[in-house]
Amino acid sequence: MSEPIDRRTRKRLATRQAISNAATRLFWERGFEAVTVDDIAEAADVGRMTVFNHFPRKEDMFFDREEEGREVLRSALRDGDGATTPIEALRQLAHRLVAERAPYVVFSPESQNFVRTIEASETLKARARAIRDELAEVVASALAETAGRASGDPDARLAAALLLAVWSTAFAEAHRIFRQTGDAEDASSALLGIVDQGTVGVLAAMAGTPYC
Amino acid sequence: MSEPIDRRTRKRLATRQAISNAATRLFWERGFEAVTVDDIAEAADVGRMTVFNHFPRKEDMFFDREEEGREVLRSALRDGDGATTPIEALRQLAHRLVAERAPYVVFSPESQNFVRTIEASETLKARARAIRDELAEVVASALAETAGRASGDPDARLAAALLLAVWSTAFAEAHRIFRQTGDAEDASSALLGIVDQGTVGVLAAMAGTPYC
DNA sequence: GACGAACCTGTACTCGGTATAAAATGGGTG
DNA sequence: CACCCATTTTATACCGAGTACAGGTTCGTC
Repeated sequence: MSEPIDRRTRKRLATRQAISNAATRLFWERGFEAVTVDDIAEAADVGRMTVFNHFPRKEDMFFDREEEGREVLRSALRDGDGATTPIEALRQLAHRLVAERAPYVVFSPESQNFVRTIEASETLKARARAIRDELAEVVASALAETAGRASGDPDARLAAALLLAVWSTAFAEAHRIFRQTGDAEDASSALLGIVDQGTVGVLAAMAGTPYC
Repeated sequence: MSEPIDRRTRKRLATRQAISNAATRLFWERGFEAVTVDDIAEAADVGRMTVFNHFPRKEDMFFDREEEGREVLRSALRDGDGATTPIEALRQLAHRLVAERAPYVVFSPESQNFVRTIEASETLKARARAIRDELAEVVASALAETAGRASGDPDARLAAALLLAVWSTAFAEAHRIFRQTGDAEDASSALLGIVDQGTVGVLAAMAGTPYC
């Protein structure tokens, strides 16, 4: 939103961007494990320590934009119109994201390479699992808050865990289909089909709670 | 089952056991991260390379017995009597494990320390998440097989992901309760309550498939 | 007893990540 | 401009997990 005013932050962000760009390019070319932090530092023309200044872990250069995903989920639950349940709101969010061809739910050669790079690296798979758990925590908190329950509410935790399991299965299956058929439409409809199917289950599990 | 006959395997297993014992003791005393592989090697009175011969990763000394968990799930699904659905069989398995006070579902100071050690280490949490996904894969395969479907069946994958989400939430919540109240009965009943509640949802999601 | 395989071990290396302190850089003030 | 202070960058040195490799020991077998 607000343009960075002083030159200091501008330079800092430029350095960060240079590192991110170099890392992305190298990961794309050689895969994650075959690139060392020294390679990235040299490609970005900065010192090794500077890399770790901006990205505490090597994986953070790959999974930038985590915060965006968190915010999408939070706002979808926060801006519910009150007429629909939060679980239904998340189902509709999935449909909206696919309709808008949002990143992460779009199927293209680039997304395919993204997924393949993750699957080729234990480190990246581990980080992806951790992010999934973090998102479940975000959803659980948001659910509990909108329902006026305490933040550690077990029902909210169960609903969130089920929802993330559904989404993650849907993404995986959709990418599997895209890899085999190359048809983005098939992949999208498979994704939404699994989300819808799973949502039915989540609603059933939450019967009698404020979440459905 | 079969006694190790030759001296060679006996010695190999003894070495492995010595390493495992030393590691377990040190992890218990200092936590996972504060113990180095050199510490373990010295405590077990073996060379450093010998440790890596028996346990490729440091985490493998902590999470021994993975295969047991896999086998419990497999046999519960394999030995279904045909009268109950596989999902119901897994629900009953949870009740049976709690009734039998099986390891991993028993609540005691030891299990509490086990969980606390995991939660204090990012490495162990990452491995725990990976194991959860491996178990989901095992359940998905077993489900598809008993239903006579192809091994990559999306319905089976969704059911397995939901089931593991339920179990993992149930374990976490039960341990949370046990930590607060110290009452193993409370924890056990919370665990089974969440499993039962979640199973309702999984069955609803699987309506119309061979899995319910 | 001799041979070959399996096991144990030391050395040396790579790589991710941390600690620390020193240099460079930019903003603000007199 | 000169000065000072905070931020950023950087080099050096270090730690610990994991790998490659090669020499040495122990055991089963012929």
